[in-house]
Parts: sequence; structure tokens; C-alpha cells
Amino acid sequence: MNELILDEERGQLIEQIALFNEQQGMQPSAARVLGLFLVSNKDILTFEEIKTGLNFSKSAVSQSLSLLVSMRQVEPITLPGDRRRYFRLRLDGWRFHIEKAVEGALDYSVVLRKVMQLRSDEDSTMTRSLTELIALLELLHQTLRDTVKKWQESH
Amino acid sequence: MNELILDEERGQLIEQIALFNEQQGMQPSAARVLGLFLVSNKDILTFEEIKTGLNFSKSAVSQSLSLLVSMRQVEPITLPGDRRRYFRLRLDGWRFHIEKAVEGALDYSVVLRKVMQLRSDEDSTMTRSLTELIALLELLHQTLRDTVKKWQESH
DNA sequence: AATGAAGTTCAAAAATTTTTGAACCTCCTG
DNA sequence: CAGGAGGTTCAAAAATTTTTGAACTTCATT
Repeated sequence: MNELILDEERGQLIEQIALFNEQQGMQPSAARVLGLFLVSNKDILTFEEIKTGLNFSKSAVSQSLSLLVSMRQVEPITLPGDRRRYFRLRLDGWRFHIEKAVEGALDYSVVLRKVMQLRSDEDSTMTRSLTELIALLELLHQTLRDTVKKWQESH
Repeated sequence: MNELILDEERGQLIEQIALFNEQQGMQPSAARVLGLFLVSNKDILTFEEIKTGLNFSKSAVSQSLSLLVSMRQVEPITLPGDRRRYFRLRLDGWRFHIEKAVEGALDYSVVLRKVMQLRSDEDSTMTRSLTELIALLELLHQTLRDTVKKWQESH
């Protein structure tokens, strides 16, 4: 079992990755676990390696992993004859994640449609801007859907 | 000066709009101010109307408005001979907002490239998945750029 | 130049989110 | 079946974020 390498450079990169994912709403410790998976020299990590590598408490590791697994960002692996749980990053989970974000744009356009109905009596600049914004959101949504779909087919 | 209407329906819609924007990282009270602008029957609101309408403290209104103005989501208007400040929603600010989000995708791909370099020695499944993910992020980024640009030209 | 309207600022309070630690569970092994 | 490895759970502590309130600013009016 070779050692987990975590030099200065990797440490900083984990922070950059974490920052990014935190801004997307991920919890700080889960974001760092994700970073560790990305920068580490190993594809598969144990609970213990994550705990030690990031200097987290047992429960922080446990909760972060649960979250990441539920988000389909990490996949748990059990080997027969070994009670420990191993974990692997699922980079394909991103597809799912991106799709959810894409749907989000549509959800907001639905809310904005409700706003439009409420203001339907007026013929203000605002009503016109709203119509445009909804159209843009729907266009972006459709474009992204198409792009992801096409990409998926070609892979 | 006609009254600000805020019935049950509008109240709920504000919450939906706020929820959405909070998930995008906006502060709760600023998200509600944004909602009020959207659902209210008036295009231009005063400080006082926002304070009363949402039942916020002076400072909450002041800080929310500062934030929204700095985000280009709201535009302050000063009328000569009137010390009060009026505010109007800037729906065009969305374009800017969307563009920033689009750039975000690219930023992450840059971080992932660094990860690639660190792992460049290996020829694991992960390295291959990473290459693919980076390509997807860049494709999405480019697609969004093009879509927004085209849309802007046609409006 | 004193008073008041219309805010702004910022330190402290309140609310929320995150992390920890202790207790608990559940297999495996001697 | 006692003991330990390998976790999970959850209430409380810690950290962070958000909101408030009191003090302050600035302009306009009397």
C-alpha cells in the first residue's frame, strides 16, 4: 500500500478546488474531500487516508463522504473480505450535476412566468424586459441540453 | 402616489424568487428585495416602500440595496429636488450575471488542467475522465458564450 | 445654526451552518 | 461471546453569516 502524497502544491490546489465548490454551495469539508480525490496520486482512497490526509475528525469524514456519495460525486467500493470502505471519485457524476444546473435555469424561467402573469395588465418596459429574459433563459436551457446530449452521444 | 400591493400571492412568489437567488449565493434579505421588485405593481420603489413592504430594518434595506446596486441588479435613481433615492430593477443586469456564471465554468476547467499536470505521469481512467470533463466544460463555456453573444446581437 | 428627513456604518446580537466528540452500532476474530 | 476495527449518528460547541440598533453623516428647511 503506497503512501498518499500531499505536498505544498497539492495542498494549495485542494484549496482552490474547495473554494470553487463551496461557491457552488457545497459544504467546506466535503469540498476539501473532493479536492483530495482530485489531487491525490491515488484513484481509490480509504476512510483513514482521507481522515489523516485532511486532518478531519471521523464524523467530518463520514458526513462528507455520505454527502458526496448522495451527490453521485463519489462512489463507495467494498472489497470482499475487507470490512473497510474504499472510495473513488466519479467524474461522470458531473454530467448529472451539470444537467441539474441546466434545469435550474428553466425552473427560474417558470417563476418569472408567474411574475409576468401577475403584471400582465401593465405594458411597461419591465414587462417587455421580462419577456426577453425568460426567452433568454429558455434559449440557454435548450442550448445547454442539446450540447450535453450531443456530447453524451459522441462519448 | 399609489399604494404598493402585496397580497398573499405576491408574498409567496417573493419567497420562491428569494429561495432561488439564495441558492445562487445571494444574501436572504437582498434576495427578498429582488423579489419585491419583481412582483410589485410598481417599477420604481422608494427606500421606505421596501422597508415597509418587507418589514425590514433600515440597515437591512440599505445594505441589501447597496449589494444589489453593486451587482448591477438594481439601479438607483435620483430626482432633482427630492432627497430620497428611488430604485429600479435592472433586468438587463442578468446578462452580466449570466456571463459571469459562464466564465466560472472556464475557471474551473483551468483548475482541473493543473490537476491534470500533477497527474500527468499516470495513464489511469481518471486522467482520461478528467480530459473529457475539461473538454465538456470548455465546450459548454464556448456554447454559452456564443449563444449569449448571438442573442445580444439580435436584440 | 437648529431641526428633521433620509439614509449609511459598524459593532454586537441573532440566526444559521459546520464541525466535533461521545455514544452507539455491527461485523469479524480469537 | 469479549474485544476491537471501522465506521455512523446526533446533540452540543464552534465558526460563519446575517440582521439589528444606535450612533453618525449630509443635505434642506425654518
